Amino acid sequence: MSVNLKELSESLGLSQTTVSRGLNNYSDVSEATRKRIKDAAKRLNYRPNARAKGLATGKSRTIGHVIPSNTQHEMVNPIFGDFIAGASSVYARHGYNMLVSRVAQGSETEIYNDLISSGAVDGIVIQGPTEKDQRIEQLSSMGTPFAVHGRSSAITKPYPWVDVNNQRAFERATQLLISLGHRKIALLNGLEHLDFAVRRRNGFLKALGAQGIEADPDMLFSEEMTESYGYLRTKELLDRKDLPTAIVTSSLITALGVRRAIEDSGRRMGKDISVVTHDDMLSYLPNGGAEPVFTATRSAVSEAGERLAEMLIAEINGDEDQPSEVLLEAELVIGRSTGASET
Amino acid sequence: MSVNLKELSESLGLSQTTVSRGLNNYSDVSEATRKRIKDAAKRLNYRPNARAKGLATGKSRTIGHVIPSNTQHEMVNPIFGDFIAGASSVYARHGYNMLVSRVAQGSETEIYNDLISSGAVDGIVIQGPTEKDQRIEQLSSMGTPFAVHGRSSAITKPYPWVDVNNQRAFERATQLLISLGHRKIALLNGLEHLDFAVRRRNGFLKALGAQGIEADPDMLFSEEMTESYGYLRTKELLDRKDLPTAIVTSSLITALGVRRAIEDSGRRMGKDISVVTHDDMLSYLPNGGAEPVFTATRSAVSEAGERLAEMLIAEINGDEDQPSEVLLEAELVIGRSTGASET
DNA sequence: AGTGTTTTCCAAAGCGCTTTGGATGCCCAG
DNA sequence: CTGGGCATCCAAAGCGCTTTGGAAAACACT
Repeated sequence: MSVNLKELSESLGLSQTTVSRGLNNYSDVSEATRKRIKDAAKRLNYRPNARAKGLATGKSRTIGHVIPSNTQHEMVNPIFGDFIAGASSVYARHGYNMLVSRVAQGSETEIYNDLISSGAVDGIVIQGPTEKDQRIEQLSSMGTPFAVHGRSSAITKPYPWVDVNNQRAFERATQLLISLGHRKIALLNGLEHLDFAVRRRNGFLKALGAQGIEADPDMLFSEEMTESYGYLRTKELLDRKDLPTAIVTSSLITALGVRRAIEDSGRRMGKDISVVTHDDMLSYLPNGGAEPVFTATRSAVSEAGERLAEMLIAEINGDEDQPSEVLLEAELVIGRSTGASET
Repeated sequence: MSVNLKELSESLGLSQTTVSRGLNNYSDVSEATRKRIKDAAKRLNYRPNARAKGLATGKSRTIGHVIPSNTQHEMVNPIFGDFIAGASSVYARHGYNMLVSRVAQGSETEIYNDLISSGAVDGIVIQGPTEKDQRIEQLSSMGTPFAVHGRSSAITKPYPWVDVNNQRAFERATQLLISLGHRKIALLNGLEHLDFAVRRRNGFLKALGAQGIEADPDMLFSEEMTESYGYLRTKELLDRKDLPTAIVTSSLITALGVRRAIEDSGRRMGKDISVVTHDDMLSYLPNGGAEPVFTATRSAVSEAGERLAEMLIAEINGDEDQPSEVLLEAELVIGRSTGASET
């Protein structure tokens, strides 16, 4: 089926050394024999054994991802798939593999230690950092290459990350609503132990504060970003005597629930109630076209995955001149879900 | 930071052999020294090098998944995350890792060959099989352990799989609509080069045929299961003079689009137009409660992931008595999206 | 012809584990 | 006292690759 180096070299009448160096493009093997070697390798379907290669080189050419799973609801973040897909295509291009683990919340320390000490991975991607994420400090101190999708506000030492400018995005989104005359604006945020949610909230509050508008604490929510979250909270909001005229939400999935509740109540989104959502540009939830359904702060999570992968690989290879902090700006696209406040 | 076997054995004054056998619970090391060994291993943070271990044993304790990605739209199947999460928790329990690759459609052969010949994985999971999926034949002939999420109708030789009874599910869904008086029923199916979509369609047509109802070919669609697919097709359907009174759709995400179009048109879902959808029970799209929003054929994709992982691991370990074919039945749950036909 | 350089190749060691095939010591039956 | 059986340990080989440190041949220049 497939041969190993020994067999390959024997069939060529060459030493394993020469064959190995030939395949790895060392200069001390002549072009003629290199060609012979590569031809034979292809013909005999030679695939170097990854484990043996790894043992010899000390590298695994594998990046570890740990699935951020909220054990409370067994939730899988819907952005996971697109993020992974983005990262994965970069890995493939560079000849890296991706190792995915899932672990109960709390025993993360254990698994990072495992993955690294056992040499299973050359680097690690951290997703869903909290405000003061211990994993970042842990990996820093271990000296392992890693990169974070998002940031951890309370950590001052520099570390490599790729993030969306969440604060600015939500500030702009809120500014837009204010400029349309909205004053009572609700926020359906993600879980605020996660750093990105805190930043979004800060942006939201900053925009309100700048106009001297006081945020109503009863209109600020922080939950897992499901569709039903959007629905239930909106439904409840709309039942109030003092209801909001606009809603800002953290995910398109939640926004779908918001929309559902608005229409259930007989109101029209974009007329009676305005909605701005963040849009991660998930492949199965397109919100595009000339006039998107939702006005949104838009930033592709797959791009974040790509950038992060590039960054981490550069770090592993010791490329010093690569940037180690990337802040992506979300664009604010106007759709049909926003309109002037009628009050 | 962490020691290797040699250092560990030296610090104990024992041979590597004994330490290794002690850690792996061989009977030829006394209980007393076994305890000494394990204590020391913990104290010194010994982590066996995965690559070296793999080289010696010939196993990698890793399962390969290949992301099913439609390069046409760079689509990532939304069920991917939950499926992976289900499988991953089983892997963790058995000490396996999961290797995820993404590859351009067409070069799958290449990557399977690579993953297996290089010894990177002990087994492989195939997702999104087509009607006659070459990958199944390829892996069968290579003698590598593998399991399929779904089935490939045109392949007659037995192979291990976990699937939902898609035909039966859609047959029952359609029967329900018929029994409610619906006769003009549209089907928004997934891409029909995928086997599951074919089965769903067959179930749909079978139910209609059993009642002597002729399916209108203009009401059968087959596309990538996005939200906008549901929206656009439904919108178009509702603009017809001869519009359907019910819609069956393949994904909750698509169903959200269907709902949006129905309400955009001023109609009410469950009253003017009935909808039944398949529900993979994605964690971020709950459709539950006492009275779910959507009437649905429900089957958790995360469970499929778990079952598949169990099956594959059993296969790798040579457990002959494990079932190698699992057919999950979807339950039909009644929600608020269906009602009697008014015509 | 002799010396120094290049070019091209290779034997052997080593990566960190497991496993084979004993070796050693001890106990008990004959 | 002797030999067999058992429990416990270990030296060394091997997994399939890379890399070190030459060696041999070819070539260039005095």
